[in-house]
Amino acid sequence: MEPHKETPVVRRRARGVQRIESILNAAEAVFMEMGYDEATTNHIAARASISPGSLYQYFANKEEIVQALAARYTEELRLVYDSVSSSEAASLPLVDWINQSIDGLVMFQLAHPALLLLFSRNEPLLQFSSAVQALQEEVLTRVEGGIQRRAPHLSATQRRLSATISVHLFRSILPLLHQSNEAERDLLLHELKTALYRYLEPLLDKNMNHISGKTKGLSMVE
Amino acid sequence: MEPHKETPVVRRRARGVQRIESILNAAEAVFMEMGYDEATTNHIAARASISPGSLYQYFANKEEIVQALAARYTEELRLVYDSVSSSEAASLPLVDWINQSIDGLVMFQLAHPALLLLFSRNEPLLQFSSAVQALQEEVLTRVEGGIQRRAPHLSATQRRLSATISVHLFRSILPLLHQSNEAERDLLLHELKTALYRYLEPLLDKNMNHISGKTKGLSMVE
DNA sequence: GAATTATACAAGTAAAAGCTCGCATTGTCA
DNA sequence: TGACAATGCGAGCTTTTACTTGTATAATTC
Repeated sequence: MEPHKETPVVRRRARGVQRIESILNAAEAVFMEMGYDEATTNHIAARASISPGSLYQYFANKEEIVQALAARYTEELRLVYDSVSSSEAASLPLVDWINQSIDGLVMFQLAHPALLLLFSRNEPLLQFSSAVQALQEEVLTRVEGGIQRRAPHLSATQRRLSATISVHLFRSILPLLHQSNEAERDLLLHELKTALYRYLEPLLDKNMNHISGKTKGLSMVE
Repeated sequence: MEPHKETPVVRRRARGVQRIESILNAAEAVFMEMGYDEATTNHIAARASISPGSLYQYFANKEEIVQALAARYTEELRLVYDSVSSSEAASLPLVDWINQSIDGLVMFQLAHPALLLLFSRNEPLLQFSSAVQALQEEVLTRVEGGIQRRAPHLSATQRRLSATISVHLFRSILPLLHQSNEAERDLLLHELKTALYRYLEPLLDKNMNHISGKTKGLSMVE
């Protein structure tokens, strides 16, 4: 993956590649300690035990660091996604699908607290950086796929809507996980799974026949 | 009791009170245009058509402006809260309670886009400012109260858990509303209400669920 | 070995943004 | 009216921070 710019091609040496990794690690640590805005490039450089000048040899600006970090996350998260949308996962009952997906994603999140920052940076009128946007879109698409496999009769609109609600519900709980001890975390996660199940279950094919009885008064908005 | 010099009592004049309001209005506008970090105090002052110096006569720093804004929101939101947790609302069927609450809160949010900013500023390890924290806590408590009325058998833990999930689900959808047109908004809101209903309905004490408004003197609670 | 390129540094720059200061004006009260 | 407090201003101070620059060293290629 070389930068395709008209500027001189930089042929990284082993040390350079290593440096990039260590900068990203430092950035991850500093971001999750101080947040994106408070994290200065000098802080990141210091954490990586290099000079500011060295940092700027590998990244043109602060934004590029976030981009690279998001790209790295995207790559690592693909493993989790694959387990969620694999052919085996596709045939799992909804309960188990939810269970495995949430557990996998939560484990990843707990291991990479800075991921939350990238996800939840929503400055109005300021569009997300492209890599982060791609990350968000990918999660949504995967969930949509899982829903489609289990409820193929749904319209594309409804599918996307359901995936959107599900993803946002999940994401909204993430910040709480970091402020909780293990017991509270387990409670929260169980409740999150319950909410997701109750929301998604009525969408499933086999249940389409009797949901009207269960949710009869639900024509709340037309 | 001798008067202390170190506590400068400022007796605001009518003009001053007006200025404070106009500064808050300006801050609200600027915040929702550029986000909290990009919004400079000079921007806010300019928007309010006053000098930076004048701004700093009323607010010691940028943070205090946010505090005051949050306080103002808290006050205005209390009206919405009251309609949600009033005695009439308490006897409403769950569907209608959800409907009214969401509609009320969403209407407020759409009228005050900057509220979202205060809500969703989650810098890790950096605790929210006290006024914003109070705002969040108040919403949670009101929802908790509504749940308790409808499901008095729930444990305090479960009640708080359910309220937490509900509030976070609601909040996670708010940012989407501002990027949507009216049709998409309606779809989203309907879906949000559906999710909330499906999640909360199983918690209900079924006896209370079918109370039809006019039953007076029948109190199974308290 | 020579030329070239990548790596490394740290002092330094420029601009931005929060905030201050001195001073002038307006309003209030005795 | 005179004293005092509140209001108002805007140039500019201070600090911060993203980023640069000049130079020196290590690695790769010929």
